[in-house]
Amino acid sequence: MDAFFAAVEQASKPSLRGKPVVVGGLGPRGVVSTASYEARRFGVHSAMPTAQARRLAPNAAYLGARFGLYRAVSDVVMELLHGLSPLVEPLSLDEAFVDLEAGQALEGTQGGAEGAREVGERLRRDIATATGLTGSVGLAGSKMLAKIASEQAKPDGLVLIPVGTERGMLAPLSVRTLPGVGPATAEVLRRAGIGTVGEIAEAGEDELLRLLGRAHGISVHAMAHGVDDRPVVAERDAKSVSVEDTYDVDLTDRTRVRLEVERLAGRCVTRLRAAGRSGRTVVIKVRSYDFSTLTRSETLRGPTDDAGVVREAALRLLDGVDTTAGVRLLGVGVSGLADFTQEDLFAQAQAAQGRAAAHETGTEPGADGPGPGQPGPDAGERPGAGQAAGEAAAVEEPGAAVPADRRWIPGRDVRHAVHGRGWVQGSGVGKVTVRFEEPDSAPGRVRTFSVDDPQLESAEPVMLGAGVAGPATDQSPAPAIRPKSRSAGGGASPPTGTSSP
DNA sequence: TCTGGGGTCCTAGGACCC
DNA sequence: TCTGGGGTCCTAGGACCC
Repeated sequence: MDAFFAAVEQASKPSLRGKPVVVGGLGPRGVVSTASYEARRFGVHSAMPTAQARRLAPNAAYLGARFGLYRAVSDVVMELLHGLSPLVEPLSLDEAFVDLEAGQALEGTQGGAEGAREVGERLRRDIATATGLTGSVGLAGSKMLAKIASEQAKPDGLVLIPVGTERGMLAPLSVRTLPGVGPATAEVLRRAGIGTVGEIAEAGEDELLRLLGRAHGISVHAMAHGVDDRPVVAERDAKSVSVEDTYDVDLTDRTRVRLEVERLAGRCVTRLRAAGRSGRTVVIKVRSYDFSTLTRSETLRGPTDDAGVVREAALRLLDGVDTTAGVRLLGVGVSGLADFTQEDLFAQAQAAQGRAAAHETGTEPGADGPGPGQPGPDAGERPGAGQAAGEAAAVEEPGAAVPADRRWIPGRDVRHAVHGRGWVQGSGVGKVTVRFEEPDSAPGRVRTFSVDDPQLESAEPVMLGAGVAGPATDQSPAPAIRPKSRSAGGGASPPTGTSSP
C-alpha cells in the first residue's frame, strides 16, 4: 500500500486530500511513521524526528496513528490477497508476499508474464474499489526481486521483472537496494570498494564471507546474483512479545523507574495472554540519557503468562542496572514463547500422579480431575493467573489524571452532541479544535471547545468504504488471533508478488 | 525540541555435559 | 598427571526491517 497510514488518514478526512500529512509520534521525542507523498516533497520521511519534520513542513497536518483503523483496512486488503492464493505472507499491515503459483489466480489467464501482469492489475483495481486507496505490485520469480520491483512500482504502479533479466537489472543498483543491506553493511562494503550490486556479484563469495560473516555473506552473495529461493511462508507464530516506552523527559527517580517497569510488565503480559501464549525468558531494556542501550534477561524454569511472575523477574533484572544518570526508554519483553504454562505442566503432573495413585488402589482412571488434553474446571482461565500479588493494583499514573478518552490527540475521532462527527485538529491551553467531517462528506469546518466540554466525546473510527470499523479502537487494539491450522508452508516459490508500502 | 515501537535473525563467549 | 572436542543452553549486543 502506498504511504499507507497517511493515505488512510487522507481518505478519512476530506480536508486533508492533496495536502501534506504526517502520521507518527507527536510528543517531543516522536518520530515520523508515514509521510504522505505531498509531505515527502518537503523532505519528510519515515523515522525522521517529528520535530525535524515540523521544521521542514510546518504547514503539514501532524496526526497520531490510529492502528485499529489501519488494521481493519489491512484485513480487507489481505482478504483480497487470499483470493489469489492460500500462500500469503504478511510483512506488516501494509505489505505481503503472495505465491501465485500456489493459487488459482493464474488459471484462465494467458499464462507467463502477461498472465501475472493481468492478475496484478486486477488486484490493484480491486484494492482501489474496496478501500479507495492505491497499492503497488511487484511481480518476479522470487521474494527479493518482487520486493525490489514493488519499490520501483510505487506509488500506484506495477513492475514486472521478466525471467532472465534479473542480473542486468540488479547490476547498476546501489547495494542498499538488497534487503538486509543497511547502513552498517553498506559501509563495510564501501570500504572494500563495493558500491553496486554488480560489484558484489563480481567480488566472489569468499570475500563477502570475510567481510560480512557467514550467514550474511552467503545471503548477500546469492541475492546479488539474483538468487533467492526462500519460500513464501503463511502465518508464522510470533517468537517474542515486548512493549516499550520512551519518556518525554528522562526518568531519574528510582521509585518511578521501578513503577514504570511494573506497568510495562503488566502491558506485556496483557498482550501475551491476548495472543494465547506464554513465555520463558523475561527481558528488560534500558536506554539511557545518552542513547546507550542495554538489555538484561532471565530464563525461568518454565513458560508463564502470570503478570506477577513477569513483573518480579523484570524488577530483579532492574536491580542490576544503574539508572541514576537518567533513562529515556524502558522496555519489558517475553521470549521463548509456548502455548502452555509451567502451571499447566504442574497441573498435568498432578493429574498424572492422581491417575497412578488411583490405578494402584483399583479406582477407575480419570475418575477425579481432568487428564492432560481434557478441559478442566479452569478451561480458558489458567490456574493461578491473575492471583499474583499486585495484579489488580491499578497503580496511579503519576501526574496524569486525564483518562485516555479525554486526551485530545490530533487525528482522533470525536462526536459532538450538536455538530456530529469530526476529528481533533489540535488542543492546548484548555481548548480543543475539531474539524467536523467524515469520509464521505465535503471538507468540514473547524470549531473550538473547552477540553472538558461535556457535549464532546471520543468516537470509533469510521471504516473506509462503509460502516464503523468494528471493535478495533485505538484504546483497545484488536487482539491477535492465533491461527488454528498452519499451512504446509513452502515448496516451490516462484513466481511471487508483493504489494509494497 | 535528535533519534518510536514492534519485531526477526545472527554472532560470540561462557557454562555445562558427555 | 597442564588439558580434546562436540553439542546445547543462556546471555548480551547489534544489524536490519516496517
